[in-house]
Amino acid sequence: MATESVQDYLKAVYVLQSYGQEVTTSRIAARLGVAAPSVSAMVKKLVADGLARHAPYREVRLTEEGEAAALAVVRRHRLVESYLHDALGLRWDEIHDEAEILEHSVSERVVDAMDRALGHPSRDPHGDPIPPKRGRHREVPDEPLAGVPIGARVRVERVSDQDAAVLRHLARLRVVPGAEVTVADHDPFGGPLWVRVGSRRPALGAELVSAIFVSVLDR
Amino acid sequence: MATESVQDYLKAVYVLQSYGQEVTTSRIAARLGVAAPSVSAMVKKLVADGLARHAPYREVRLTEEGEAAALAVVRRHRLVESYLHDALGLRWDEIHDEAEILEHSVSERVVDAMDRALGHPSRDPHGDPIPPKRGRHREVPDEPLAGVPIGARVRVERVSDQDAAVLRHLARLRVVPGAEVTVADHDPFGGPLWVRVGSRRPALGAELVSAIFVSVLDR
DNA sequence: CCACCGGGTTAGGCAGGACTAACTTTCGTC
DNA sequence: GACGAAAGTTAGTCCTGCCTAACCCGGTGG
Repeated sequence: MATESVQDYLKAVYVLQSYGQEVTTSRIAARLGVAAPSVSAMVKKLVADGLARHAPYREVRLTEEGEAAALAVVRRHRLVESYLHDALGLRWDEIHDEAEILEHSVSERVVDAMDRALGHPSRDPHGDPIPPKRGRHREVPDEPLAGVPIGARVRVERVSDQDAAVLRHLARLRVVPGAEVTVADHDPFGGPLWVRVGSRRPALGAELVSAIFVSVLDR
Repeated sequence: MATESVQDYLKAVYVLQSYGQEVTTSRIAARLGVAAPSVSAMVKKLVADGLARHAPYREVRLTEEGEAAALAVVRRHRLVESYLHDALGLRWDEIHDEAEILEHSVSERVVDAMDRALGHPSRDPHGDPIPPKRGRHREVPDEPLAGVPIGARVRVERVSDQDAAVLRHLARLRVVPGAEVTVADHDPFGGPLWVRVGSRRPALGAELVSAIFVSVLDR
């Protein structure tokens, strides 16, 4: 099977492209915390192995095979996160980093056992959908909270798991997947977004807002 | 922390020395499936890092620090095995290979959660004792089945987890940790050892016998 | 006491994956 | 349409951990 590094790159490309972003060398580098030339070299390797397509100075795209491999990694990641949270009781801000490592070590046998133990969950604790073992995977239809007009009522669908401190803060504010939130106001010049969650009325800074993806219920 | 490779070598040295064997380059090499010069190089590194002591052409010994690191790996390995078996329902011949990989990936947090979930087990499914998180670790007092005199009644304490096929076979024969077995006879010239287990009277070939460690109840 | 054999070690290489420094392409701006 | 900054790539190193080939100890047998 692919090395851990290859799996990391495939997953990074997949996730970036699923956010609808142009997948560039520098974005991959930023996400993985490596230098840009490392990415150039690895992309060359992915292309040689039939996992990606790439014209120099252009964006990177996965082949069918590359996407399948990436989805397998994503499935392991999200199932492991779910298992650590639901079965082993880890906090939701702890599980991403653990899963980042375990996703490379758990065998299909173990992942399947976790999947069974959890009753085949369809979303992980951050709201990200878990790719099925077989069959087509669909990311959930959602949009950035930042783009929602004032006054709209939304449901939190997903929260980015990239930053543990952000997750801890959002959990305290009860802004978690499934929560219903009303956008009350948006201060100008990079000021906070005011929302209503139950009886609370927290202010969300730009960093928090950009981590939240919602579906609009009512505007 | 130490690399995976370093952990593998530490564990190999620890296990060999706990079997009371002289820990030589070639034995380490055989256990890890690497060439002898790779071991020479790594031993040099372990010595430089204060994890082992070694005079050229002599045996390898762990320092206090090396042994502590080895025990941490062994603890992870045996707890993961226990968890995979008892909580996730994997068969006892499957868990060793899985744990061999996962022992390098599970964090202390995850291991502690598994330990808690299992109620702090003291032995893994093969009968090997699980080193405590703190405090002195003792291997169980046992002896090779091969050395037991005919007529003795013994309890199976541990079964080597190195060979999955051996484990499958022993499980079928009900020769598992905790089982009480009477040594009935031993055919000469490498012939089988005949034992009684409950109402069965299986013959154990040399490869099976060498995997079994027992305590003598009565001779 | 010396030769030999097997195991241990040194030397030299290679692959994977990262880095920095230096060069090239692209693209927006004037 | 030329220029310069930002982004991407190439070139050259390094580190880890493995390998094979060749050399060297050290204990046993004659």
